[in-house]
Amino acid sequence: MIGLAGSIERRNGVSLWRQIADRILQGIASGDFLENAALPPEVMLAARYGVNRHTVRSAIAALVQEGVLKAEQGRGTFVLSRKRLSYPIGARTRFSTGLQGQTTERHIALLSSSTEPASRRIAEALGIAKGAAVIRLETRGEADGHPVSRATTWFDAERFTGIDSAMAETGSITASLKRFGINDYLRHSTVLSARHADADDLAALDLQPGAIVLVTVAVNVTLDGQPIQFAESRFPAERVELRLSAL
Amino acid sequence: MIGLAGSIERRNGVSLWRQIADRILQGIASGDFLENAALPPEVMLAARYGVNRHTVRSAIAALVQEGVLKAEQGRGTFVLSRKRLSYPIGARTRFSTGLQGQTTERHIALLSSSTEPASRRIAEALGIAKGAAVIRLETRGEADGHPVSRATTWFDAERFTGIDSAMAETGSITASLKRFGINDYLRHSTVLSARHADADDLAALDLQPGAIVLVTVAVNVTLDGQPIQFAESRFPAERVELRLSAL
DNA sequence: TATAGTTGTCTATATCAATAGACAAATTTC
DNA sequence: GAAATTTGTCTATTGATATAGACAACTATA
Repeated sequence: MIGLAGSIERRNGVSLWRQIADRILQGIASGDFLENAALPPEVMLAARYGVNRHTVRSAIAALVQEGVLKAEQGRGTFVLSRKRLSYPIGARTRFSTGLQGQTTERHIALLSSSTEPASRRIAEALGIAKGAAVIRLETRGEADGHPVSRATTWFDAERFTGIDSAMAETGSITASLKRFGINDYLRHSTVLSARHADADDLAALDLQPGAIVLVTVAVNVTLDGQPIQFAESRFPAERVELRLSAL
Repeated sequence: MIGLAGSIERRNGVSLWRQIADRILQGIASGDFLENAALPPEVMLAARYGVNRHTVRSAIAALVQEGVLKAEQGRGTFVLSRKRLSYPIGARTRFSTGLQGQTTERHIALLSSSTEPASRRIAEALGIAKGAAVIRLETRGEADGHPVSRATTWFDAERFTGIDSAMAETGSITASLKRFGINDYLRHSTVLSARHADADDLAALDLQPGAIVLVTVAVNVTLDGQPIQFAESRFPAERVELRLSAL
């Protein structure tokens, strides 16, 4: 975003056209290339990045395919408007309230649910015995019809029997938890990382292969500190940034 | 980390061997492949990922080059131990204190410094006039001799004249700010994103091309709310995770 | 010591990625 | 209408990527 653009690296397993496509995306994100304006001509981009014009064309073709750019013969190549959502993370983060003002419609879609024995990691996070039954929800957050998050969530199956159908009905974790007498809860811990999206995320988030996802692993607790929810969420880095607020 | 592994994607600009190398790295991070133990044999990995054995060998060769794996003819390929640092982010995050217990030695190296006019973004963050002089520091955080962060930091040049030499001497932002009468400060805001490392980050962080960096953009303020520092930090996602604490 | 299992090396072939040059087609500007 | 600018298409060449098969070299173990 800030700072000098690096140069292109060769024979590292990532093709030049993909690297240049990423650079153009960066340029758009950083305001280097303005939305709704023309990109510099292909010949100029080729000179700037030190590659052949055809290589630049491959990069542009990929971005046209992704819906980021639009090329018009004789006129130029234009940046379509697409802004990044700023997703707040804090002690009282809620999916729908956090995106107010940035979107007009948002909800969480339940993709699938299942009951399974708790792994060691999940058991520790939820404070239950390893192997105890937990409910796993696979969900997708959507804002204005576009996917903005993909999460896997675990609940203690004993305490939250039926939370899967509650989620399917309400489209909201907060509303579902209310049915179990939980009117307020806090985010206890969050660990953040990033990686390339796997095939599942690619499909669910409508991403192109090679896309990056931000990953948060969080534990939510009741006001008196009882863990109720363990979740791993994936956010497409090209469409979402995480804004850390009071945790 | 959690969830089913996705399948390999073809002709997306990222070579198969690079994708498989990334998958193996993920497998190590998630505990799928244990440290100090043998990886499954090449033929088995090839079957699992649906590619030729030679392609798996290319991926392994790259990871051997990166120091992640060690191959021994006739015996197998072994995972070398290398754990991810967990870097805390919160209101009082300090580089050295945050990593206590995980490392024995850490400091910040000053790579370069310069004075430049403030861009609009930096001016707004620091509460000064656009174009006013700011000091830019390029630094690298090191723990046990390995680079763990790469940051670009801006200070108001008028108020913090000489902070570059202070940084070079002390190797610490906290200690440098003390010389300007600032004994305590808070992290006011943090915005988080992720992207591929650029050439500069690759070199400074000793990464292989295609690596992912976590990016934080933060503003630090004095106790009475005056902004003093604007910083963009990059963390290698393969070696560092960010643990969000009280902000 | 013989055998099975594993990594290392070699040859061969097909496809993808990148460069190079030339010219066509569409748009804007003079 | 002519010229300049820009994207689109075509041919050709080179090197990297991926697959396939065979066999050598080394290790562990029965």
